[in-house]
Amino acid sequence: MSQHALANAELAVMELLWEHGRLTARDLRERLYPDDGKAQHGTVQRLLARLEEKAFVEREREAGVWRFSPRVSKEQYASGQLEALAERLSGGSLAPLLTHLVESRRISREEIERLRGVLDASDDDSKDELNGEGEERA
Amino acid sequence: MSQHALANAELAVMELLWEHGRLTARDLRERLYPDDGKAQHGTVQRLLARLEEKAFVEREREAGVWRFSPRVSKEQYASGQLEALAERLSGGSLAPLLTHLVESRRISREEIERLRGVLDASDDDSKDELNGEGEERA
DNA sequence: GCACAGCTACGACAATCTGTCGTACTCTCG
DNA sequence: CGAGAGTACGACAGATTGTCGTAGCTGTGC
Repeated sequence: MSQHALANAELAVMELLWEHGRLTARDLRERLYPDDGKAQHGTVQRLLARLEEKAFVEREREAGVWRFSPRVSKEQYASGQLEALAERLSGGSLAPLLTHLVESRRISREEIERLRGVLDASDDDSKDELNGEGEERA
Repeated sequence: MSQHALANAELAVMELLWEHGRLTARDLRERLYPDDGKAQHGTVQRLLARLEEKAFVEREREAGVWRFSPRVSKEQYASGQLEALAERLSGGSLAPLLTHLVESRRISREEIERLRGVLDASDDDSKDELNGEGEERA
């Protein structure tokens, strides 16, 4: 079952972290709640704390402030969710999920070509040997 | 965003409905809670009512009892969830979700072939023209 | 070495959602 | 009509989420 699913506000934080790499709680607050200057400190703090509990982010002390960064890449999260979905609905196989989409033409020709490309990429075994992305476990 | 995600107990009911087609609340209760004979009537009833609210099942009166059947096929639900996931995480495109899985080799060669098959099936445009599955919208 | 501003931890909440019951009302059949 | 099965629905407890408020800690500038 891979991993927890993230709730909206949590995902919003992760999106920012995925995009910028390392941010402080303050950076996050300013981007998440541009207007409201008063509260929300606590909210972001809480969100971050829970994300850390779930092992989605890690923090390091820097210049007297915590700086947070993703511990799980967007790709890892996305695939994890995809796996979880397959697990939950079709015994772990992805094919059934895709089948209906393709048959009912809810998926464009371009997307199909794109997917084919992804699949074909797995043929040249030479690649991603050096993929330094780190471990993939959830 | 396609459709609601189903919670565990709800999904369990749907699985049964997908497998057997049309069942009464009693059938469901007997399969879902084989032991406990006393309560649970209400539970199943509630589950069914909520599933109906969400338009996942429909009921028809038969021999003085309601008989429930799926209004959304397992395939529709699965694809819907897949679409929702893509929507949420990669602007609607599936390729990114799959990419990491393939690159990190978390997906078997067999599965890849299976997926390729699904994709290829979309090439002969003759098929599924008469796909009477009905509308797909959430 | 101190005070103040900013940062952090954490308890508390309200709103939802889920799974569960209990109960009271309504059929259907004999 | 009466009994028993079936049904609707209000009520709950437990979780999860998103929000704050507050009290405590830290680091900097004077």
